[in-house]
Amino acid sequence: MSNIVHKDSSQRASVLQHVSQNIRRLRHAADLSQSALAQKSGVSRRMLVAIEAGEKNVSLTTLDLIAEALQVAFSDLIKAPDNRDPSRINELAWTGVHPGSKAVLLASSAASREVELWEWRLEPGEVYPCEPDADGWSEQLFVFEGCLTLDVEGQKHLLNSGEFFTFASNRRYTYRNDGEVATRFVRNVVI
Amino acid sequence: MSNIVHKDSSQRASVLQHVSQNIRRLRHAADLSQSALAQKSGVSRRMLVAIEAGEKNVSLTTLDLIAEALQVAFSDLIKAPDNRDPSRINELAWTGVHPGSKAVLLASSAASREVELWEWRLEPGEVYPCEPDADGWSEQLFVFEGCLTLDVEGQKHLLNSGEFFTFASNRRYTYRNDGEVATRFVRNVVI
DNA sequence: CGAAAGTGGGCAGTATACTGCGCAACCCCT
DNA sequence: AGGGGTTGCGCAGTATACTGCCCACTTTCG
Repeated sequence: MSNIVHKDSSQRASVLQHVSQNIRRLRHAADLSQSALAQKSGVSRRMLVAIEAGEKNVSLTTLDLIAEALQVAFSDLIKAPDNRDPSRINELAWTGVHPGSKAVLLASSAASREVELWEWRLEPGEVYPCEPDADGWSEQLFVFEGCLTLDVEGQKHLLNSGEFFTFASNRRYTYRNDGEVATRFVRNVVI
Repeated sequence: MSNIVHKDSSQRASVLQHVSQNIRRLRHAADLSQSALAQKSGVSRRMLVAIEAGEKNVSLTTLDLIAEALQVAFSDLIKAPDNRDPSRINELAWTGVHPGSKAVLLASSAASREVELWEWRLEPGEVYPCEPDADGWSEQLFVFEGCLTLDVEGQKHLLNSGEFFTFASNRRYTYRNDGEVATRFVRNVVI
């Protein structure tokens, strides 16, 4: 008689809950049949059926084969469907009793690892060229003094005091102060 | 004789490359021995050894058990290890050719889910009392105009323009403008 | 010097992930 | 009717994830 305690498959990890739906959804989005995905990924169709039915505890390599065949990131297969409300952005979340008192949500990111808050100051004429970050990184800028010229791969964005901008930083970009007074801004680096 | 084609375990998915390092790093960060993590997670120590050695193709449930025991998000286990330097805080990361041009890293958080960037403005006399957030949430404040009085469970912090503060927001706290001009600040909400 | 804690790995046994095959059910065509 | 595409599932077989138990090695501590 065995005294091995086995995991209860009836209470699967929440991660698994989403995998089956994600794969099916992405497979349909790629306009692939189970057979086609099986051939493309190297995973047997029989296994795909089981996975989409939520019957099997997939391994990382198998899931990664599927991710590659679907041409999506691994994390896309395991993450919960995004139910955040994007409409809150730029909402006037709060106003105080004194007119002028307010709180505004500028940006909201689904971050996975890290947030960095930076204070920057650029004297007139100053230029700072940035190398591209790795995929997944993004930046949120808020200018509170002067004027910032942001150049993302040739695309220029002029940010005046009080203005805000967010962009994916896996491209070559440049900060520049074309104004005549110092530019000061807050820089949020996020992944 | 079998005609089954098996996956070549020598060219593991890139996802697997990081799992072992991540688990080991996070286990040490949680100050847990292999035995302790084994007991806490329900995964055998023998398996943890194999995983940390990169010898096994982990299943999702097993990985999720480990993630729960380490109290981190599942995706944290499969992402590329973080090679950023935590000692960079408050370092003058960059100075430009014009004196005064500078970039300073104010804060860096290991975030697991979400970041929100807020712009706030408080007129003189304005008060905003906040309910405690759930455990794990923290805030980063940067005042760029006026003066902010932050009260965290009776502990008061006076933040002048250009000053910065970070705190865990799972306690009762209050924003107040005790000055005579409007207070404006950026608020980073992070988990 | 020993004791205790942490780690790495061999080994046998069990559960299961994964495979190919074959069949049934259901479309949508002509 | 009948053929081609898609899907769900039962079955047998193989590979392997995962287990518990063992021992060996190292480090730390008294």
